[in-house]
Amino acid sequence: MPLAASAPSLTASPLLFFPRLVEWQRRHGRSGLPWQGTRDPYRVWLSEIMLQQTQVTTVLGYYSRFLERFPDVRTLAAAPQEAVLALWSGLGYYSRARNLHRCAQAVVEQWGGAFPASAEQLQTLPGIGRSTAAAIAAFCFGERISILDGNVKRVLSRLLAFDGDLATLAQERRLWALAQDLLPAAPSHDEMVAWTQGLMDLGSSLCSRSKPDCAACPGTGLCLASAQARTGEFPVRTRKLKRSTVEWWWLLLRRPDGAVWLERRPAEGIWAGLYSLPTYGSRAEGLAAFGGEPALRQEHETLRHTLTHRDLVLRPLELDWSAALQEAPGSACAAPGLWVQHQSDLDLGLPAPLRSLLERLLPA
DNA sequence: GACGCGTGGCA
DNA sequence: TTGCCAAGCGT
Repeated sequence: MPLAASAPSLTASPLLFFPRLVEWQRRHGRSGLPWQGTRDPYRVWLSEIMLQQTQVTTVLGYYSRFLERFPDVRTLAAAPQEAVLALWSGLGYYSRARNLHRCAQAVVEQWGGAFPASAEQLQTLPGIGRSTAAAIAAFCFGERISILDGNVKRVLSRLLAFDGDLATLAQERRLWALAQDLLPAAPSHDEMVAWTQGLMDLGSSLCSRSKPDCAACPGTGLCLASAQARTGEFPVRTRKLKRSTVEWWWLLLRRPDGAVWLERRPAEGIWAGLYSLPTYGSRAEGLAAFGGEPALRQEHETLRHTLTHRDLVLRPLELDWSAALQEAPGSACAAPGLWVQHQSDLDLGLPAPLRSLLERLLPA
């Protein structure tokens, strides 16, 4: 490598990173993932949405099943939202699934069933933000445009010793502009694919958060943070997560045949649109809704479930449901719902802890 | 601009 | 245990 490793310049040297990373990706990057090796915008889009804030190993279990059920954008657009949520169940961030569904309908109705071919147009669609639009445009259309996800923020902030606070939008925009500046004037489609994939591959392997392997990195000699032994200082991000605890009482209404009543959650908030158990903020409130203490059959073990910003304490109360009272609890809950009797009835959008609970309680 | 939104992995 | 983070977006 004819490279001056001693005094990397802020202006010229970073441009050498592009060919280095492209070459590294082709030799050492990930290949063979189910969504790689295609330029079909539908498949790339689906993978990008699933991979938002979600690790590759988690997505692997969902992607193929989803494609099998919804092989193209028209099939997805024509499906009921519930069917989409059912296949998304357990993947989290369910607004992604709702927006995915809306996006498919927009592609069919506004674009004749073909995804638009530029990042600018892609970004107008529901659930497709700046980074996802760039990823689809780069992978599928070879557009000269940069992504900026968590991996890229780490890689580039180290490469450039960028010390702006990425908790602020202004600094994020600065880094985005720098990312765009790293691109050559006229990259080929194949180069844009390798570069985009390479940024993510590098960030998820060598350029890891805690122990980056700088010796093996294609940025050796270019990376300012590495040269200054300051990789631990980047990226800078001051935002702190504050998490609060919420206590929910879950009612397990049991029919004599063992079936359990589920109701659909509201369209906004936690687990929006998913099926769950009737939920109350206190024990007394929950019991009062369905016959009080006499109906109480069992207090189940308390469950704890952590969301991004909430620690949920879930207290399931099992109540006898007397069919003599009403045909379905829905009228009492003022919510649409259904009875589930067997594990095979759980082909529904369910929160992860509830699926786990029901799989223990219901017979196969 | 800051916060709400799931789940699982890891140090 | 606890906190942080992962192919972010919408509001």
